[in-house]
Amino acid sequence: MTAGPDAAGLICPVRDDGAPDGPAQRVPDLAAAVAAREPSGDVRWVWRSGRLQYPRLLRSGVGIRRCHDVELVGSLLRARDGESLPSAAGDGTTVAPAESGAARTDRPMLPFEAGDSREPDQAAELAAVLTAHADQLARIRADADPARFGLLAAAESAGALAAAEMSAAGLPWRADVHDRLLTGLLGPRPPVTAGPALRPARLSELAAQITETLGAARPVNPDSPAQLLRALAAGGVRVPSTRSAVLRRVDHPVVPLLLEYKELARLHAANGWSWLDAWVSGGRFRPEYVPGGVVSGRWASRGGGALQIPRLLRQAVVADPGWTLVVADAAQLEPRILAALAGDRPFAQAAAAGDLYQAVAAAIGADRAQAKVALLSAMYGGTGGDGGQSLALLRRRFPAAAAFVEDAARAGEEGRVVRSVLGRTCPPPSAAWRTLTSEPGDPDQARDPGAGPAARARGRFTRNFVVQASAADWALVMLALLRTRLRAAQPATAVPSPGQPELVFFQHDEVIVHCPAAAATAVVTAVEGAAADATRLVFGGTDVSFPMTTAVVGCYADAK
DNA sequence: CGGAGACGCGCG
DNA sequence: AAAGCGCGCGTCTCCG
Repeated sequence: MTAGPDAAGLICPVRDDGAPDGPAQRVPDLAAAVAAREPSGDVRWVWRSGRLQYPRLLRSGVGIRRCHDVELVGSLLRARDGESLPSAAGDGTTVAPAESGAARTDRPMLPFEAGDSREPDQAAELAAVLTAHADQLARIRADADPARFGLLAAAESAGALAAAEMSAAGLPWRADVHDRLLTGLLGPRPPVTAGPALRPARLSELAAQITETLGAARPVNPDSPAQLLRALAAGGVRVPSTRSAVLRRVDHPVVPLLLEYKELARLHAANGWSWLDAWVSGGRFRPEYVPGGVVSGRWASRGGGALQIPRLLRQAVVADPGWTLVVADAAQLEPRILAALAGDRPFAQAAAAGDLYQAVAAAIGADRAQAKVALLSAMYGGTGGDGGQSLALLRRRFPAAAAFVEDAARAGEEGRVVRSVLGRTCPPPSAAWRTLTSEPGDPDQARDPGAGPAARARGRFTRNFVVQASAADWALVMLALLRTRLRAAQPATAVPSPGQPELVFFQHDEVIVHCPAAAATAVVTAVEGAAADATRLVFGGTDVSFPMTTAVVGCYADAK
């Protein structure tokens, strides 16, 4: 389907191989046409971008069950096939664009991205979507593991639907609770002025005490790291930076004042009253999610910092009267993912049930905290300090798991790409990285001193990528399956369906469903079913279990 | 004046 | 205790 500037649109039936199955049809009311077709049979809508196109359907009260998102799937395929991305993240350097036909078929659609007011040529857009879709289906079929890559494409597309639906639903947010919290910690809200926000009373008080304690002649602005660093040095406190972690190790009366200031200033700047004004309305926080926004497949968000809500503010997330929140997170997801990925039998045994860190601790003869640190070091490439010894034990007891991440690290250091379990591919190294790490042609010439650190940095990235991206695969499949389970009992198109459970939040390995209190048990069952199905689809017959920790609560803060 | 980058810190 | 990975975003600061 394609949408025009008004309510009208174009629809064309498509066969399983992507070929048109009849002429395109102009419909005067696209939402109505979608709503009419959705209940009849197993419809999968093909469109350019759910992120851009679905919100409008939702505003018309129409939801869909399945889609193929040409932009998201195109991005997966381009990464797989080593083609440059149109808007590469990071340093902007990409490999040379591959001059394949597939890349060109994507190009005609770009003008519609501009969102300009010209009447778009809908027929041309529809043709471009059809061509790109058929091409993508062929490329998925040609994958070394078409079932897994097809699952990834389906989950990525479904994720875009879930994201738009969650934005539309919003996370229940009690502005009054949030405001009381701010007032209690910072003092009353300062008057709103045209200029920069005024400092609340408690922050002014702390700033004055900091200036006084340091014996500074002029007021110190703790928001300025440079100024603060100078004032600390003048007061006899020599630190490399003004980070909280650094300050915490210093014994000086100014430290507790600074730590409190930093914490409160952060709350005020990031999630204070102006955040409340900008992002919360009608009792809901409505962030915009960006599916596929992170190279690992995790979602990003735009505006409102949806994926960085401080734990303190979970108090403001309260279910509506008579409703409840089902908060579910995948316990110790990443180490379990590693266990399943590596097919490490002893490690899989440790991850078969219960507390993975405790089981690993028993296996290597360490305590739980040491086991956790050692595992995180293995996945992130940390050198470990104290964890070094536990890390060595880990290698001995779980050689397959250790080899798996070390192979990934070596691939990264050598400039190769790595893939997630479902086939999401990490970006290739930048041209700058290749130049930096290449061996000089002249053997007498010294290698760039930055070459080693750069290679190791990329090794840490690829080492982590295989785990983080595979965890994102699993979580995305779980989310898509949960969405389907929650919708199964509902009318096919009414969105929102009054009185029905709604997904309202997704944060990497955690979901929140807002539902009538009476539905909570069924939702918990749906969550567990979705996790079990995701495990089977993504990993087949693994021994590793992926337990969900679920809490049925009135307030998010009570979930853990 | 706006843009870019460093810094710092919230989340997983 | 922090680090090793991935992000978004606010403030400060410098630069053109």
